[in-house]
Amino acid sequence: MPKALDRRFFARSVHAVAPDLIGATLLARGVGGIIVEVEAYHQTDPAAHSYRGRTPRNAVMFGAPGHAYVYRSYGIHWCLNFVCEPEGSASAVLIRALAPVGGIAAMRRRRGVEEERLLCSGPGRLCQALGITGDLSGLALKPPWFELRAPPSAPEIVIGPRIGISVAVELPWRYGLKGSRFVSRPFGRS
DNA sequence: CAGTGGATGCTCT
DNA sequence: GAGCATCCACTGT
Repeated sequence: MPKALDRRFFARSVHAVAPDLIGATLLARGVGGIIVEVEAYHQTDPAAHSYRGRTPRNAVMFGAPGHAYVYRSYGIHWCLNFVCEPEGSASAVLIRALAPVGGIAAMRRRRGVEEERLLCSGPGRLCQALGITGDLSGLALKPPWFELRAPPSAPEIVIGPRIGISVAVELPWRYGLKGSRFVSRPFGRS
């Protein structure tokens, strides 16, 4: 696999990129942490926003890999995805949880909670903690908006079904860092 | 703990 | 008008 988290890293199958993101560090303007939970969404997958074709909302998914796709969830929250695969394949990885590392004071201020455990454990929470909104959708996953660092070593990965969807619920396309207390919900026994 | 329901706004049919 | 890739508060054990 490509070592640097550059455009070539993202121009692969979501099923290759998703597990490779576990253990990587994500920072948004200096605030962020270690990615401990993600989910893969493929264009042929009924749960993917791009499944029914291109619309104004999902247009970024149809663009170049290595860019952020940010959408509003339930009218309240924002969710961050990384666009993957060759351009036009409209597939992405949803970033679901981080272990906080940098800018924890800013996270606490934005989230309005003290407990470190609750700062970035969930797709809506981590966007609030990192100050990510729809304004960042379509931007490249590189400075000055984002910084990504590869994991220092290959972490142990756990796999399970995705969360919060009503179709394709059986597909095991959720990936987590084994033993992390920062995942949004527990994985099954491993 | 588990389960339920409300908030809230936008997208697509 | 329906349905969300969510979170939080509140209920009842």
